[in-house]
Amino acid sequence: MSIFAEKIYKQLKKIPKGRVTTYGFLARSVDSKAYRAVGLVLSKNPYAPIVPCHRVVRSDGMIGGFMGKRDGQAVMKKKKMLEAEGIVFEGDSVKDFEKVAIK
DNA sequence: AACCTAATCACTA
DNA sequence: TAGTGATTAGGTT
Repeated sequence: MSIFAEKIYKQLKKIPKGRVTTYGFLARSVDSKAYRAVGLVLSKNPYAPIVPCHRVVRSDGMIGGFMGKRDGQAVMKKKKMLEAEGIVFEGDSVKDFEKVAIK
């Protein structure tokens, strides 16, 4: 862990229910262009329940999941969770992404 | 201690 | 519109 990750989590915890953010935003928010690092850190997610890593999506609004390949199951679950929070999905992307996304 | 991998984003042709 | 490069952190060997 590092300050980088801590900031990410801090920012992530600030995300209200029914709202999402992007890896890019988090990365820019803390450092500059550690986009990957954000996802990396989230994947480890030491703050399991407090850090809603499912509220983090790609800059396009797509869920993302894993790079290139889609794990599928985990992503789908996240999708469900998001939907439960009021976020509407359109396929693998967030509907009204620009409205719910914090950027 | 070093190397390899990984949830992305942005820029250029 | 498509393709490639850049950058950081974490885990493993």
